[in-house]
Amino acid sequence: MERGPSVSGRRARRGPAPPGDIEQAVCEAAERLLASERLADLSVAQILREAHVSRASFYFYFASKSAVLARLAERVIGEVYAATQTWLHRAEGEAPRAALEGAMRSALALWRRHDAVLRAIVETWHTSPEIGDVWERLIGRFTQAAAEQIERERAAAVAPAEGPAAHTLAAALVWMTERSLYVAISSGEPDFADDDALVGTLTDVWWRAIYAPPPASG
Amino acid sequence: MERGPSVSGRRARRGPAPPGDIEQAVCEAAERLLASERLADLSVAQILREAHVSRASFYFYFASKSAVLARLAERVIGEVYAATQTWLHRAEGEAPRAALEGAMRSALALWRRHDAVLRAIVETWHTSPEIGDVWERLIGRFTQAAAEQIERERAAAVAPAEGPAAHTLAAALVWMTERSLYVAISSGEPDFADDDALVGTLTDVWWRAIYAPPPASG
DNA sequence: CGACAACCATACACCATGTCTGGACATGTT
DNA sequence: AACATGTCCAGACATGGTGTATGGTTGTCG
Repeated sequence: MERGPSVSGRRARRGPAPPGDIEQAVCEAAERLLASERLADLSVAQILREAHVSRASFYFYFASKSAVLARLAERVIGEVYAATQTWLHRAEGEAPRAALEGAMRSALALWRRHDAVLRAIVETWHTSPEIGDVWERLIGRFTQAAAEQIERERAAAVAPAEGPAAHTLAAALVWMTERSLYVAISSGEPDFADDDALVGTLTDVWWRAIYAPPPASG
Repeated sequence: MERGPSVSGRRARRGPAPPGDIEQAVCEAAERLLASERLADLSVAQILREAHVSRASFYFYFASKSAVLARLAERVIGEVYAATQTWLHRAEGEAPRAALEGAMRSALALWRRHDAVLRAIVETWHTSPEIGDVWERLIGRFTQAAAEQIERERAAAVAPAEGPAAHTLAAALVWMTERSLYVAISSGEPDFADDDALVGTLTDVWWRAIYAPPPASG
């Protein structure tokens, strides 16, 4: 609070060198660098050099390196939030499996598009409450959306009513998806080398976990 | 390589203060500290103080802070490896679900017992190849064991033959379990507050993913 | 006793973080 | 034009952590 330019009125006048915003330049530089380097291996000096911004200016707008990631995260989150709106809401005549597959495929595409930022978040959210909050809210949002969808399907008797609590089940599935995408895209896990195999497997697990009648034995 | 005391003959004579091994003291101190602090927030100096070991001695035996975790990890891994032997090998007359539930419950207990070390590994394996290797080998081991079990069950027609490749399916399920245990025990995820709900949910997902006949629609 | 091995205390060079100072340059006002 | 103000830069600085190097101390063994 109380840092940065006055909230209203933005900033009218500025120095000679950069025509754009400092914040913008820093964010873009950081995202560029994150594509090839981990946040932990990244120094503030590197960002400064890449963004052509002075140390003083940087610390005027950002409290620390992880504040940059937090800002970066919020921008991505906006787009991802939009995705949760329609994520699991299957259309009237759509087959459950097709809806799930679409969701998984779009999640994969989303992760690939924002790989740098998402990777950095996943690798560091446990170190800073600032980033941790962002990530947990996002995961919570997906979980909530999934839980509601599960309950809808159960209420409509499209999915069997037996099974674990919808919210807990949703959480496990969401975390599975998060981890699998991270491991497949951001880390180099060979088990998930093939996009179709990854999407197909995730879809299948979601599908069976939600829609399968419990197998025979107890 | 080429560091530490001569491999054979161990160390016969030693200084005055610590009666035990330096390595041992460091490992124990580190594990103690990891119970209440993240590895990243831990300084070498703190470990030194806790272990009553000098800086020079520390760097004689360990290349860095993460080398300590690697050593700590290897010790835990030994015990965990043993667990994979019988992990999913269900006994003759045992119900599949009971076998899975036993596996999940023992995994939970194992994680809880070694929470400090496992948490540190999960939070840092992406930063150091040393630790990354350990973790990926371990996850790979669980995945392999699960894949073999899935294939056994499919061959015996206890599980339906349809579905994703056994190894990919196993990987997704193992990562789900890893992440859920981490989040439930090491982080403070409220969704998994209840042990029984966690075990029950994980068991159910594994169970349906492996044994459920595919639901009706395509 | 003297060589040697394990250990300690300490000091050091290095690097990264976050703070602080002084000055440059634009704008808005008088 | 002169001046105050706001935004920015360059660079110095204090702090704290890492990993290395040095010299000294204490024990064991020949």
